Amino acid sequence: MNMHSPTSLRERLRETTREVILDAAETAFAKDGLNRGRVEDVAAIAGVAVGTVYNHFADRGALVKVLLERRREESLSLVDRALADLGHAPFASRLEAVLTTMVAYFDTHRTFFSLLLEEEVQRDVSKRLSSTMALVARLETLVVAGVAERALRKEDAGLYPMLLAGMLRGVFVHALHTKTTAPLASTVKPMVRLFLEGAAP
Amino acid sequence: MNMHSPTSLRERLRETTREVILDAAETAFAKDGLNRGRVEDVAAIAGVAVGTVYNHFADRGALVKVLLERRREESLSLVDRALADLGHAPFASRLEAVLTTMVAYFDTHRTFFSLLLEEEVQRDVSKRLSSTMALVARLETLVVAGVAERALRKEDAGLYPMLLAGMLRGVFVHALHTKTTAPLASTVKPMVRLFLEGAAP
Amino acid sequence: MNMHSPTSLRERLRETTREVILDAAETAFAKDGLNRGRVEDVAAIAGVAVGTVYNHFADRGALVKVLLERRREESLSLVDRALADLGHAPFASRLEAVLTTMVAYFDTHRTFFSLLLEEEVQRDVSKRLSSTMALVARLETLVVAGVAERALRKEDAGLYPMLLAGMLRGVFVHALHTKTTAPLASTVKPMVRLFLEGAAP
Amino acid sequence: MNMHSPTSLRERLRETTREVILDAAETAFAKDGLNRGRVEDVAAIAGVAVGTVYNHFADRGALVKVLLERRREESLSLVDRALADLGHAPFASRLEAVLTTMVAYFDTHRTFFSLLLEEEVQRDVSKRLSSTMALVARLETLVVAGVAERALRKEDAGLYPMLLAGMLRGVFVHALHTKTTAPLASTVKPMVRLFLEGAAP
DNA sequence: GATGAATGAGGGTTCATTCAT
DNA sequence: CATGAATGAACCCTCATTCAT
Repeated sequence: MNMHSPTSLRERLRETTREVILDAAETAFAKDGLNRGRVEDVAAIAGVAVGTVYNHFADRGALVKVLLERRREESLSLVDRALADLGHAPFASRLEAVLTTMVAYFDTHRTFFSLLLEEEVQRDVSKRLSSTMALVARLETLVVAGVAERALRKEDAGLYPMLLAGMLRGVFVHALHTKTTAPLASTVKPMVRLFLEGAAP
Repeated sequence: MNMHSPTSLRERLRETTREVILDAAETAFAKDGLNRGRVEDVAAIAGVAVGTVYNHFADRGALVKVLLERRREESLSLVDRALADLGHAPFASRLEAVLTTMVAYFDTHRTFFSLLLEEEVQRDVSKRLSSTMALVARLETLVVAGVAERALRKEDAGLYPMLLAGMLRGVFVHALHTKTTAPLASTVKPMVRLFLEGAAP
Repeated sequence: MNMHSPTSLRERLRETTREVILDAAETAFAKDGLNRGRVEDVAAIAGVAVGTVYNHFADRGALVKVLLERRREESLSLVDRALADLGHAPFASRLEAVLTTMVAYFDTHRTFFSLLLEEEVQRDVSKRLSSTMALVARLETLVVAGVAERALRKEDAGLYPMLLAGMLRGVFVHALHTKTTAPLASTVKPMVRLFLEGAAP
Repeated sequence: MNMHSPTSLRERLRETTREVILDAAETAFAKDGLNRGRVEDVAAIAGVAVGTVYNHFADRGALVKVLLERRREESLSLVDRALADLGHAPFASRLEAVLTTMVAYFDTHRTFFSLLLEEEVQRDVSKRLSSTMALVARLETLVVAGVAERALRKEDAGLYPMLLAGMLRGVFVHALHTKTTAPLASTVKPMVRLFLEGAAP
C-alpha cells in the first residue's frame, strides 16, 4: 500500500482552496460590506476563477454563512475554553476572562467583526443563531452563576447579559468607527470595574 | 387672481408628498433592509409613481440619508430639550433623562432603529456623522459634566460614553431580535443603577 | 371628461410592446430553439432593452409559455370555429375542415410549429396541456361523433385520434425538415382519403 | 511478456467503459432532455469522472451524436433484417413487419425514443441524417414496391411514407405523454388496417 | 409635477471543457 | 488512462435611474 494516500492529498488541496476563498471573502466583504461584496471580487482576491468559488460553496449566501460561522465557532470556543480553564474562579475573574477573550479576538480579527455587526442587523429568512445571541447566552450562564455566588445583585440580573454584550459592542463599534488600531485590551478592566462597582466614586 | 399665497399651498402639498414618501421608505427599508429595500416598493407603499420619488429626492442615497437624518435630528433634539429642561439637575437625573428619551423614542419608532443599526455598520464613502456618534457626543458632554461635579470617577471616564451607548444598543438589539413589543421604559432605572453603582451587592 | 383616456393609451402602447416582444421571441426561438434562444436576442430583435422584456414577462419561462399559449389558443379556436360553422355536416367534411384549418395555420405560422414540436418533447415540471394534447382532444370528439354517425368503424376508433394527429405531425415535420415552402393545403384531401378509404386500390 | 493480445484486452475494457458511458448518457438525457442533461451527471451515473467521458468522446455533441446513432443503426438494421427475412412477401406483411419492428424497439428502448423526438426537432448546424429521415427512406422504398405490386393506389403515394412515419410518431408521442407502459404491439394491426382499408365501415 | 415604461450596467450562477496529478 | 478541481464564457435576471407623455 502506501498509495501516498491520493484522496487525502486531494482533499488537503481542496480544503486549502476553500480556506483561501473564505479568507478572500472576509477581505472582500470587509471592504464592501456583507451585501455589496461581489463574488467576482472574492474570486479575484483568492486568485481563482468564479466557478471555483461555486465549486466550494453552493451560492453566495452559503459563502457568507460559512464565513460567519467559522469565526463565530472559533471565538465562542475560545470563550468556552477560557471559562473552562478558570474552573470555579470568582465571578470577576471569569467575567474578565470572557471580555479579554472577546477583545483579543477582536484585535486579531477586526475585519470579521465588522461583518458580525452587519449580520446582527440583517433581516434574513434563515433565522441564524446570530453570534450576538450566542455570546449573550454565555453571558447569561455567567450572570446566573454570579448571582448564585452572590457576586451580583439579583434585581436587575435579567438585563445584565444584554448590557454586557452592549458594552462590548460599544467598544467594538467605537474602535471600528474611529479606525483605532490600538489594542483594546486596556478596555477590559474598566468594563469589569464599571460593571461591578459602577462609575460613581 | 387667486393670490392668497399659492406658492405656500403648493409647498404644503409638496411637503406632504415628501413626508409620505419618507414614511413609505421607512416601512419599505425596515422590511427589506437599507440595502435591499427597493425604490419601486417605496413608491408603491407611498402610493405614488417611482418618478415622483425622484422628483423629491435626488437618488436612492439621498432618500436614505434624509430618512435617517429626519429622525436623528428629531431624537437628538428631544434629548437636548430634555437636558435643557433639567438645567443643573444632578448627573443621575440627567443621565436618566437622556436614556428615558432615547428609550421612549425607540418605543415609538422601532422600525427606524433597525435602520439606524444598519447605518452604523455601513462602510460608505460619504462619511456621515452617524447617529451613534451624535449620541455619543451628547454622552461625552454629559460624562464630562458628571466628572466635574464629582458624580463620576475620573479614571475610566473616557470609556463611559461608548459604554453607555453600547448598553442602549444592547437593549435595542435585544428588543429587535426577540421582537419584544413591551415598552422598554423599565430598563432605564436598571441601566442608571448599573452605571452608577455597579452590579455587585 | 374626455381625458383622451390616458390609461387606455398607455395600455395600448404597453400591449403593443408586449406583442413586439412575443413576435421577437418567436423569431429568436425559431432560430435557436426553445432552449437555446437567448433573452438578450429576443430583446435585440424586438428593439428593446433586456429589462423591458422582464417588465412584461416574469422570466424566460413565462415568455415561452405565453408565446406558445398565444398561438395554441388562436389555432384551436380556429379549429373550433371551423367545426361550429359546419354544424352537422358529414364526418368527412368536418375532418377535412379540421385538417385544412391546421394546415393553413401551419402555412402562416411555420416558425411557430417548430416551437410547438419542441414543446411537445420537453420534460417540464409544469405539466402544460400541450398543444398536441389539445388537438388530440378535438380529434377525439370528432372521431366519437364519426363512430356515432357510422362514418367510422368502431373497432380501432380509440387509436384514430393519435393516428390523425400523427399524420399531421408527419406532414409538418417533413415540411420543416425539407424546408419546403410550398403550401401544404394539397395534403389535406389525400389525408382524408387515406384515413377514410385506405391506400389499397 | 504477457503477449496474448494485450491490445485486445485493453480495447475490450475501453469498449466497455464507452458503453457504460453511453448507457449513462441515455439515462441522464432521457431524464433532463438532450439539451439540459449535464455531462457531469452522465459521468456520475456511469460511475466515472468527467474527464473519462472526454477521454472517450471529443465533446458533449459527439456523445449525443454517437448515442443517437447507436440505436438508430440498431433499429434500422432490425427493420432491414425483418424486410430481408420476408423476401417477396405481400406488401401488407412487409408493412406489418416494419411497424412491428419499430414498435417492439420502442417497447424496449422507450427512453431512447424520447431523445429521438428531441433530435428530430433540433436545429443544429451539423445536418445529421435524422433517424426519422432514415425511417422515411425505408418506408419510401416499401411504398414504391407496394405501388409496383398494385397493393397501393398510385395517386397519393408520395405522401404515404411521411404519413406512415407520422402515425408511428403519433403512437409513440401518445405513449410517452400518457406514460403508458403497456406494450404497443397491439397498435400495429390497426395501423396496417387503417393504412390499407381506411376507417370507413 | 406626476406617471410608469424603458433602459442597461451590474452581479449571481451554470456547466462544458481542460489539464496537472 | 482515470481523476476531479479549476476555468471562464455565457446567460439570466435585478433594479436604480431617466424621460416622453
